[in-house]
Amino acid sequence: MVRAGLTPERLTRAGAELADEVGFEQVTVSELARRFDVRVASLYSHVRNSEDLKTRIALLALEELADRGGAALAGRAGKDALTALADVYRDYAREHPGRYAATRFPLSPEAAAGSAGPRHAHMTRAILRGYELTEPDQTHAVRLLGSVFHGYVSLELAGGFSHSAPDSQESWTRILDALDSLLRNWPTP
Amino acid sequence: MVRAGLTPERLTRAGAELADEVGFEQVTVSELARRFDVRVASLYSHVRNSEDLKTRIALLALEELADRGGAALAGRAGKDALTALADVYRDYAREHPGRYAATRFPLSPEAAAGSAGPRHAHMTRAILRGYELTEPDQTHAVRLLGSVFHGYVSLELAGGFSHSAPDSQESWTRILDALDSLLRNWPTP
DNA sequence: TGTATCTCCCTAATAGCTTTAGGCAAACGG
DNA sequence: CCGTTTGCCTAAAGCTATTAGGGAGATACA
Repeated sequence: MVRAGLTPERLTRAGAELADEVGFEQVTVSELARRFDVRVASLYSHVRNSEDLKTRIALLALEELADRGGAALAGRAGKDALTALADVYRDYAREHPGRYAATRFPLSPEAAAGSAGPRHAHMTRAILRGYELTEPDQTHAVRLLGSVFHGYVSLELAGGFSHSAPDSQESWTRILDALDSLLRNWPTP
Repeated sequence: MVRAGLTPERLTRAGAELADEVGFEQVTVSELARRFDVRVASLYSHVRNSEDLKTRIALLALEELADRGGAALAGRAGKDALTALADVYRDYAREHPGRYAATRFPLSPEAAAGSAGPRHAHMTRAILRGYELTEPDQTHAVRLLGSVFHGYVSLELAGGFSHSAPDSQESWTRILDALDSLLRNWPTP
């Protein structure tokens, strides 16, 4: 019998593709086995269990997203950097909804430590170098940006902004204008 | 044999409590049957299927949240209204994480039409009456507020802001200050 | 090249959740 | 008081997850 050539990496990549097709929640060890034309039990030599598989997909997505962010940020500053990183998140979520959903998968502390999570926080903070914010306002602003990026993208993905004017791209652009303005005029109590 | 007194309403309420205890994703027809000390099949006379149950929980949560929002908004305007509604969302999510998660459950168009969803949109728009925004900026602002509320709350719930200074309450307050300032000084291109 | 080992995928089995079909007895209406 | 309706039950099939243990291809080494 011909061996299927299963590896954790191949399973993870196929799992990510499956997530984009059917949704991250619907990623199943059984379906993955079906795609490799292999019995379900065979996957358990390469992946600890279903949670382990999902964790690996999440780590993959976080890396991909951080890589895109890093590339987009190179050589940019200020509003240019802000919109570049924001677009990276939004575009990634639209291109890879399952992978994007995977980035919200709750990671164990160990998995989180080895993830690209810190790179994401670092990138958002890097954007703020183009604005004159000092601690603790810088941290507040990091949290605001994270909230807007994630919030907007997830509402848009859920269909919240379709079927109504103005179109989503328009709102996105104007919201980024507004955030830039806010960061340049951050209020002090 | 004593009848258990199952009704769609009781199942929905119990389902909502279950969601808050174990997470919305973990709400299961089986567990619900166990809690009513009844066989699983019995639930299927009162609820069409698992999706129907989750939809009912989502509708319940949306109603509760809209009720709280309406009560909080009564007699308030401007920044006062903004923080009141924002706190309603955040507090509800912290008190009832499972129910809050349920509000993100994708509803069928019919279910969505009969839901409290429109009330939520209406409330956010009502807040903006205290600021001088005209269309389409008002819609952009509605979307921004929705994104921040949902984004912040869901990142906070996922543990994103714990274990690091400044504490989350502090950021929340300052972010609402910043949003108020932004709405009073909304940039025009 | 032959053989021993190791690796990979398999069969088999258990257990939980979902959903449908059909039955019996309690509750209710006249 | 009896017939009908209603509510919960048993039974069964299908899907997913996970573990235990086996056989055969690939590899290493003589």
